[in-house]
Amino acid sequence: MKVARRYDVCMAPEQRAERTQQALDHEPKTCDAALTRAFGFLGKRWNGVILGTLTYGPSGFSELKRAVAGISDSVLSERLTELCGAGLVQRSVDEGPPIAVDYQLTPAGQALLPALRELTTWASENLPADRC
Amino acid sequence: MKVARRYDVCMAPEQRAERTQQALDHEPKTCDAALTRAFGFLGKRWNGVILGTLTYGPSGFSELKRAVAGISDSVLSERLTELCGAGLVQRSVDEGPPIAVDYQLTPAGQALLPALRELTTWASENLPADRC
DNA sequence: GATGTTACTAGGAAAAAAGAAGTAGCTTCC
DNA sequence: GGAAGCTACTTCTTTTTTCCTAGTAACATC
Repeated sequence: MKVARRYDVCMAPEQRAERTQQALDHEPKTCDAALTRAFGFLGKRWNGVILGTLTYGPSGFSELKRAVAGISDSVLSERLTELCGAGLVQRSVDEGPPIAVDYQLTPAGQALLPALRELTTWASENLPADRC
Repeated sequence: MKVARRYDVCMAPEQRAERTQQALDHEPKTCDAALTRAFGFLGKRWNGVILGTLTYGPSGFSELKRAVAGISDSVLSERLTELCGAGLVQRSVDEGPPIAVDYQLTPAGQALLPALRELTTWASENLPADRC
C-alpha cells in the first residue's frame, strides 16, 4: 500500500541537491501528491483557521463562528460538513432539551497539530504583522 | 461603505490584547494570529502548491504552469505577483535576447520547508490517497 | 515565413463566498 | 405571558474570486 515516492518535498538536503541538479535538465518538477492533497483542504479559505481553532478543544457552531472572525454562517456550515466528511472533524449532538452540538478534531485532525505549529512559527517569523 | 479586505484578519494591538484577555476569562478560543496570517496566503487556492513546487528549485513561468497542473495563466500570474509582494518569492529577469524570467523562493519562502514537510507527512498518513 | 515558445495581460463566464434574512426550539427577563 | 435572546442551522441574493479563452510581443526554429 505504501508507494515509494520517486521524489518528495521532504527530502534530506543531499537528496535535494541531487534533485536540484536534475532540475537543470528540464525534469518535470511536480509538487508532491500528498502535499497537493493537503492543499486541497487547506487551500480552501477558512479550513486552516477552523482546524486551528478546534485545536483548543471542542466548539459549538456559534462559538466557532465567533472564533473564526469574518466567516459567514453558510460557509462555516459548508466547511464543517466537508471537514466531517473528510474525517478530520467529528460532530456530536447532545439532544437537550437544550440541544447542543459540538465539533471536535478526530485523531486525523489532531495529527495536523505539529504542522500547524510549524506554520505558526514560520508566520510569526516571516510574515510581518505590522502591516496590518 | 466598508472596504472589506478579504484576508485582513489582523487586529490592532489593543484589540489583540483584549481578545487575549477574553480568551483567558471566557471561552472564545480564537485561532492564533500568526496562523491566521499564514492561512491568509496558504488558504488561497494554488499558493501552497506553487510554493511546494518552487521547493525543487527556480522555475520559469511556463515551467511552473506545467508543474502546477490545472492553474490558469492569469491566476498563476496573479499569485506570483502576490507571493513576490509578500517577500516569499523572488522574480529575476535575465534580459536575453532570449529573455528569461525565473521565480525562486526567498529565505522567507525557504523557511516554509519544515512546515511543508510536516504537511506532506500528515497528508500521506491521514488523507485517503485514492488518487494516483 | 509559418509555426512554436516564453511570458504575460484582458475580458467575460462560472464558481465561491459574503451578507441578510428566516426557521425552529429553548431560556431568560420583566 | 410575551418580548427578546441564544443555538444551530438553511435559503436567498449580491459581491468577489477564480477560470477560460483569446490576444500580444519578442525571439527561435524549421
